[in-house]
Amino acid sequence: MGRSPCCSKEGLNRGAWTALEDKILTSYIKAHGEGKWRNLPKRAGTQFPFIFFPCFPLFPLFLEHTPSGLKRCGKSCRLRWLNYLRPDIKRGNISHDEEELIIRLHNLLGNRWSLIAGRLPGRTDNEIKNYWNTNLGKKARAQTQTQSSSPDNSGLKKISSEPQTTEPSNSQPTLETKAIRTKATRCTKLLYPLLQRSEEVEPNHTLTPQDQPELQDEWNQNEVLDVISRQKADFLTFGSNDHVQTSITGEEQYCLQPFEIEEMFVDWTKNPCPEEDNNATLGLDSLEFFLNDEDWPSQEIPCFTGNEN
DNA sequence: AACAACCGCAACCGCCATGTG
DNA sequence: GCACATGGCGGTTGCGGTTGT
Repeated sequence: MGRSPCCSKEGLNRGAWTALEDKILTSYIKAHGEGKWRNLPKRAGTQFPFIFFPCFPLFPLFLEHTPSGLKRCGKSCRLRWLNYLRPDIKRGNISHDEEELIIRLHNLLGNRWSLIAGRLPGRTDNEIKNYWNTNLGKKARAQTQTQSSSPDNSGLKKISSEPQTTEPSNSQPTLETKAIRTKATRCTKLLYPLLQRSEEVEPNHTLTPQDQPELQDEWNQNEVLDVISRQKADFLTFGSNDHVQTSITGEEQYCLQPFEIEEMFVDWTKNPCPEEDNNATLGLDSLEFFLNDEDWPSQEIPCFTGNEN
């Protein structure tokens, strides 16, 4: 038995929204708040005349689009509100800084547009997705092509699961380059966020949630990813519970930020090998593409699996 | 001027995760 | 534990505007 559709499509308007529909939806949400999208169209339409025409509530009946209920699917209403009508939305004119941040976050997160949008106030996931598809995606592809044709190609996109057959061309350490894979869980859950000011805590002191329970919710996943994407963190530390801690020193704050990770690459030419107990401290320069599925080799490779159950 | 090709973006669709009874 | 409702997300579509021929 299949799922029932989100709503019946019969008799509903489709395509571009009219100004009147926008008004109905906006005024309803301003009066009643967001949510309950499924029932919103019916309720919004029936209240419309009293909102806009308190002295002559039957006037809208003479309009071309008689609002006997907002004739839109609830999902469509939600999308229209979130992507277009919300008052705090910025539209167009994506700045150079925003563009750079999008590129960095996309390297880090892949096509997780809502996560990326969460780091750009006033921008919607749809706008960023469109912007990427029409502008940045082309740039990124062109850049990748020029990089792949360049002999000086450093970075994890080069990491190969094939055995290395050539000798290192210089006197760099000859640790074998390999990728590691943590136990794969989606990177959507924060284990126990902690935040400390530098004057309040010794650097490298490992905090526990019990140390400062009132600060547990101060940071969220997006902020952690932002810190990493801007390379503000000094290093990451593998813990023994399938999470990574970022430590940020310098500037005015120091924090430990454990969070779950999905999977990552590590270039071991730039890092010490993990201890047997699966603890390792990693330089950020080796983690540029972690969480990016596209860079994950298709072939089976030696994996570091974090904490096995 | 007319048409085709291209482009940007709003909107739609289907799937998945989560909440609820 | 199950079924269903709902919200959220990312991929895709198609319309309307712009540019090229």
